[in-house]
Amino acid sequence: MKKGSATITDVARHAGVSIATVSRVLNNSGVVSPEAAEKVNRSIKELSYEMNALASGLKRGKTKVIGLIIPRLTNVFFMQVLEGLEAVVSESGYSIILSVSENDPEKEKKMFDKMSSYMVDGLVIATSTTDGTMFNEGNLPIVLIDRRLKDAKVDMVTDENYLSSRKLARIVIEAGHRRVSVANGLLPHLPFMQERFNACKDALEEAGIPLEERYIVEGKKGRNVTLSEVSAILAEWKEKDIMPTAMISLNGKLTENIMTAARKLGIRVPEDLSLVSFGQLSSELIEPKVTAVIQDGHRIGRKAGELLMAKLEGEGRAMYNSEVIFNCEIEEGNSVKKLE
Amino acid sequence: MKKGSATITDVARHAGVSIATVSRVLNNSGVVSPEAAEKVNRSIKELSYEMNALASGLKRGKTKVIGLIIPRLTNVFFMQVLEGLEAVVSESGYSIILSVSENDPEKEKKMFDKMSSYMVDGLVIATSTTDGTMFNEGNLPIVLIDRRLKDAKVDMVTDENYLSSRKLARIVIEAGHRRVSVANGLLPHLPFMQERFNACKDALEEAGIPLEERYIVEGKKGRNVTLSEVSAILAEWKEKDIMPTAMISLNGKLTENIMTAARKLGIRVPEDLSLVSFGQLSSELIEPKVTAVIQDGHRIGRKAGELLMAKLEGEGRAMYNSEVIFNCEIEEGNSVKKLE
DNA sequence: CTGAAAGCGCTTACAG
DNA sequence: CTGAAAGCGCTTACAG
Repeated sequence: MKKGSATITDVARHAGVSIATVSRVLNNSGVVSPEAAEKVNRSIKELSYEMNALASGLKRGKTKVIGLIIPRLTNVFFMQVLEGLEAVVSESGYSIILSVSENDPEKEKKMFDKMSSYMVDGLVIATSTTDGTMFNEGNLPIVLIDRRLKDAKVDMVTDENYLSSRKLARIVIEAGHRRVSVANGLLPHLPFMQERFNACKDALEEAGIPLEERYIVEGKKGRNVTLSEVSAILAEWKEKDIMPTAMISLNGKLTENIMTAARKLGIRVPEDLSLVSFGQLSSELIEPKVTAVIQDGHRIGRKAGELLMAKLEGEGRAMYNSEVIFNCEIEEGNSVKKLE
Repeated sequence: MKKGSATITDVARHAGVSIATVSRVLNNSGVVSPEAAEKVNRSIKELSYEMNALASGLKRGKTKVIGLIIPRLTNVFFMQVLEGLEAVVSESGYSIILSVSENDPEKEKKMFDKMSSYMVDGLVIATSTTDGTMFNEGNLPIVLIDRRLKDAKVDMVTDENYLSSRKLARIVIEAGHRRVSVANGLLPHLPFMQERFNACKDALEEAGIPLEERYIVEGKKGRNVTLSEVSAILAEWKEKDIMPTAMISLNGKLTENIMTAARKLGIRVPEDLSLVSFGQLSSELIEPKVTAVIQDGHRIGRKAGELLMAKLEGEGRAMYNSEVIFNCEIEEGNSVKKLE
């Protein structure tokens, strides 16, 4: 018998019962005589029957699948999110269907629609949208991660951005730096990045250090600042002899690009340029160890999974429109030089 | 109107046609009068109708979903695979459903069954099984990646292991090393790891260097060698003064563990211990740069996707039981010390 | 305890 | 060009 071809009808016929009875033993629902159950189970084995999840899902209205939409795959943070989420939901028998939005709000919208057309039971999104209302229609449980949105009436699990960024800036300021660059990276228009950026700006201004326009590094429309762009900027600063003494990088990937560019240009960290980062680097083996706000993606992924499972599986009362905001630790490295 | 609640029947009623007609315009199949099509399209818009992919999939027997089963998530290589695969299949409108097997053959089997119960149109697996026959039943297109299996009658996309590993060993040997450790890592019983291991062993023996038992480092049952295990081993070697002069690590994660452990123990690479790796490290910023066989996960993911798309979408003749074996480059670093 | 039947939302011969 | 109807593989009142 070819695998996967047996249906509930085949099993019923083979066991000499109705499909209703087969369905009951499959789902442990209703009451079935031990003898019938026995026969059915034997038939299931013999035909190596596997229930069709599509048919079942269509009828029940639930599929045991969770959708995940993230902007990027090659990013430690989102990998951790995926891993944490996977660990939690697979525990309860859920699978994950994955889409990569590339920080493109239109793609994200399409993926969102596609996933609901697959009748996922829940959705986890690191959104690139600024308009949260699109998540308010329908009754699909949604968890927004990493990026909060004001007008979205859904659960959110994010890291605290403002205070951590402020602390990061303070470290640089207290080390005596006055010429400071803030590398804002991708998505400077999204709230979560604005929080990080504003925190730095505020901290600098409070210390009497206006943030100069030429020291603001930003990517173009949804793209991170590429290695060659960073290189060009650093090279220009070096050439014109206006190199800042410190840089605050607002995402981990960008931090690595800055380090790579600096290394190529013979700019030493921290001797020639101090560097701090929101978000850790991809390996702990990287020297010098960069002082950084550590983002724990596992924690976020797990939490998102738990919120979803509470709604989908929980007996008790689930939370609605909850906002979980994690505080992040700063791990001190040796990437900041004390100036005097 | 609540989102996602409109069905084909609602659209038909709203447009004043039959559901058959709606279905025809949805799928561009059959013939529909321009007027009818117009009415239907307007109704679709107004009701913000989204086709139910489950119902459609159930009826058609295809879902536009590809399954992916990988052993781990936190692994650059598999991330690249996922990314490459995603890029290729999303191009043709396919989504990916993902499962993590943790190198556990039983879990893998369950996930395999679950995915076929979701009626995925194709499956990509980095298998932890040694028995490939389980993939031969049924008519689901399957691509095995990273790990080849003798008796599986499916497509396979892998990296060439033996020759690359041999070259790696030769580099160490030609640098004059005679006390060499081979860190086999996880899954020493799987063919792909045996190929790597045997290549090293063969190369060493041909050079008159028998591989000593105490210099073989292996993980326990499907787990990689952990950082603390590596540390313990290195510490013991150091203590007993039997430190090898070079190590060949057969996977990238393990290489990083070795470097971290060495750093903690004050063992310098390459001064005290030369190191080469099958599989690159997670960042190019890591110093010293380790001489390594570079595994291109993107290439493998893309190729797997292309093979699948050729079968599922291709007009022409797709390949069957094809074996794609990529040759890998070795990138020379400065992690090997010349001995005299 | 069990089965016949309706229905989940679609697609697709078939007849007109 | 169009619609009524059967059917994809399930679940679940309902009647017995």
